[in-house]
Amino acid sequence: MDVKLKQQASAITELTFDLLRCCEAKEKMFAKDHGLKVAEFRCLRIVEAGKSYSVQELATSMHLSPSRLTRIIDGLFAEKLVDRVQSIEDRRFAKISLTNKGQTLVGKLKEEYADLHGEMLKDISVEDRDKIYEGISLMQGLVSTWLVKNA
Amino acid sequence: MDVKLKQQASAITELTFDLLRCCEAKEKMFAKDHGLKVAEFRCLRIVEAGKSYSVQELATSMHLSPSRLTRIIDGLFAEKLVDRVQSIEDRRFAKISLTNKGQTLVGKLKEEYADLHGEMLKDISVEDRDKIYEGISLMQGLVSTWLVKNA
DNA sequence: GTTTTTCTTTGCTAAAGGCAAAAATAGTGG
DNA sequence: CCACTATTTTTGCCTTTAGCAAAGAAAAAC
Repeated sequence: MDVKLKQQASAITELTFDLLRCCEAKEKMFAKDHGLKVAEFRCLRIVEAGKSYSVQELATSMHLSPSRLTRIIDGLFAEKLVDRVQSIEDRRFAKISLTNKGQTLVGKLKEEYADLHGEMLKDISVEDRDKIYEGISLMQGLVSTWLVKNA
Repeated sequence: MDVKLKQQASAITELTFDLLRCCEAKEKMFAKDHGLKVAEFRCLRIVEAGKSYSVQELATSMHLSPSRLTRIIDGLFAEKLVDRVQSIEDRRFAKISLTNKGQTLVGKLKEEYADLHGEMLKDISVEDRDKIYEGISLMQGLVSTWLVKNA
């Protein structure tokens, strides 16, 4: 039993837990301020302009079930933010892509969400920002890998 | 406009977003494996053995509404994991504390949740673990402060 | 001693999310 | 070509998560 590992794991567990709560609150506020449901914001956040996605792709990258995605897309479609067309090659597939309205909104969303983080980061040093990047990057990689193995 | 800041903010925004999704999936799996609802796990995770808490305290530290907490506590109470007694000094207050059964469970939960993170962290260097700690710690502080200011 | 304030709970509603079955399409073996 | 299987999405139904507003209950203030 590696004592040092146990200590570090405990500390990181605790911190990650707190960070999660805070970031969820942050996302909720941001989505609400932009008239979106949290799930809609999360979905829009990952679709890139010009690309098209299947329901499954979106479900996988959001860690949600396909049925849940259908509903989220229903909402975005109703607001004319995304298009949903049957794939011609394989008509079982849906091709979800941003409408012009959607592209405009997503552009604004990404810009402003980054600005929000810029606001948080502006008073610390470039080095500390790099430390944040590096730390979170490492952690993200680990959790992501762990999930693939244990899902 | 600080270009470097904008770049860093963008990168951190993206990473944090991904980390969040992964950690949520991780929490959900862990809670399920232990026969708990996610909200219950999150609540148990923050109550310490021997201490007692008001509904408000718990709501605040979980970033949830008091009414939501009442329901979560209802569930934990039904499973005899927490006690709920009226405060004698001020009978408006509830005093929520862990039962013996609750203490045992929480002990096990914290242990195993830390172990899960230990599992993820075991193959990287002590230095990288420190980088994770430092990065997440910095970020958590920033988001937390930002929330207080903007809530 | 009534009014105001504070803390918790209750009723109601919305949002988030999954499972299982259905619908639609594609592929495959005879 | 036809039946059967596999894949993708959707639908119906249910649970979980969450907040708001009003009600209850107790303390504090006037």
